[in-house]
Amino acid sequence: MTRKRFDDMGCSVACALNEVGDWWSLLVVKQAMLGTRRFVDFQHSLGIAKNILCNRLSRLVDNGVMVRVDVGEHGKRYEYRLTDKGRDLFTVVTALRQWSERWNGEKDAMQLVDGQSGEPLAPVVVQNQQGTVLTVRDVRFVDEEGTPLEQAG
Amino acid sequence: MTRKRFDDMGCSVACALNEVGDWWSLLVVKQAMLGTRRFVDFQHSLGIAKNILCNRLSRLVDNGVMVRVDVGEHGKRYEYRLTDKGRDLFTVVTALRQWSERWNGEKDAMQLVDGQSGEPLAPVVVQNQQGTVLTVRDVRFVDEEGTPLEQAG
DNA sequence: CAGAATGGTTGCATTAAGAAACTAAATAAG
DNA sequence: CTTATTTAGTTTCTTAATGCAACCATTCTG
Repeated sequence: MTRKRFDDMGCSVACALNEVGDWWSLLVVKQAMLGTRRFVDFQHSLGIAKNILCNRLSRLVDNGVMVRVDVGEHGKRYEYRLTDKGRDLFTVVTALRQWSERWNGEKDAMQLVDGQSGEPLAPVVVQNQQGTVLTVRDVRFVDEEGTPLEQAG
Repeated sequence: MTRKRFDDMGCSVACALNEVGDWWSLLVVKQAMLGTRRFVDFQHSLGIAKNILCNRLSRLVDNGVMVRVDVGEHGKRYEYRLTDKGRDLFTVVTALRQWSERWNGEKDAMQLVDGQSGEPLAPVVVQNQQGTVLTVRDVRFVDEEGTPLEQAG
């Protein structure tokens, strides 16, 4: 009676959620994007229990989202760093952050700005090849032959 | 010893995950974007237990992501539909889908295309106001006064 | 009226999460 | 060299979440 597996549902979204779909994983990734690298720093900044953090970091490493680097420095022996795959979650985390700010208000003292200009970022959007912004009503879901499925509501 | 609450951490991402950060919620939303509206259809297409589906739908309705509509038709009495807030998760779901396809390969028989042209969508990206694509290394995290925090790795 | 479909609820077993205590290795202080 | 401290865990115990199956009340279908 183990938890349902999402990686064999024939769905990319389910497959993604199988890796980072729990309560903590994306928060760990977000914190890593803020620059956090060490175990204790994740623990204190997130307020996560040590055994859970341990488990989440192991899973993220197993899934190639983070790497565990041995640094023989001071009392800190390991660092957890994002891989390219992990850094590529920036879009997901940013979309999630903006969604929350739009619908739940600004709960965050922190703001994300362009490193060059210092200006706020543009909203993350779905676009077609020409750069036109698309909503869920503007897209079709088709199978490999191009046959359309039912439409969104 | 209840589950940690994420809505009072002073973090927008945590706040978002408090609403849709469990294993099932985003999959229900994704399925709704595919056109699924009825309880049994969610149940069969996702392979989710009825009590869990019941709980997730209630939570999504409570959080304003979906609405429960009474339709006195055939044996189907209710429909669950996305609200504007729910439809706005399209960006998140699409980013997650594309991330999974990039790093885990195409596990999905289904494809997302522009409803007009039938072409595949552009990758979801983070941009600045001018439309320049930004990675996590190109942004800064600042507090309300504009003071920068540590940088990402 | 009988049976099926819909949208649930309840009970039980298993797994995950959270808090606190404990451990082991490396470092720092004295 | 010895002791304390920091780091990165593991273990134990309690509570919450998940999954399965059975059950239930309406509403349709035959």
